[in-house]
Amino acid sequence: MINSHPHSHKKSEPPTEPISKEEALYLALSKIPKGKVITYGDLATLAGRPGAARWAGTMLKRLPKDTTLPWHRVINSHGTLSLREYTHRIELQRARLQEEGILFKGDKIPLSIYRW
DNA sequence: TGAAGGGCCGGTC
DNA sequence: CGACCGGCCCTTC
Repeated sequence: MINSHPHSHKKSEPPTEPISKEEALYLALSKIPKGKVITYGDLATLAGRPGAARWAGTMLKRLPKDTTLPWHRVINSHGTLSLREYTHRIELQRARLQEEGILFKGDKIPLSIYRW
């Protein structure tokens, strides 16, 4: 079996395979404690992409509807929810957050208290 | 190839 | 507070 991999001259990978940015985001997301929230910007930074808040939002939007990841704990830097009003989705987010003990002050969540 | 538009953000007024 | 702006980064025509 000589030379069975003619293209195997690719550089060997480091022992600990670096996870992709997407995986880093999912990982960070999974760590947000119940009763806490994080902003899109902070989530992006944790995923290794400072300044890519919009990207974080895009990724969250693509999560399967039945994901177990706590997508509802991600809010914008104003402390409000970014989903479209009057949709099932935003109602679900609000309900889940309240279930976790978060108290809204009007339409916003005090980041000084609940920010992770 | 490029322009438009998103689950955004920080500064400024 | 609210509105606007420039910047950010990616996806979708």
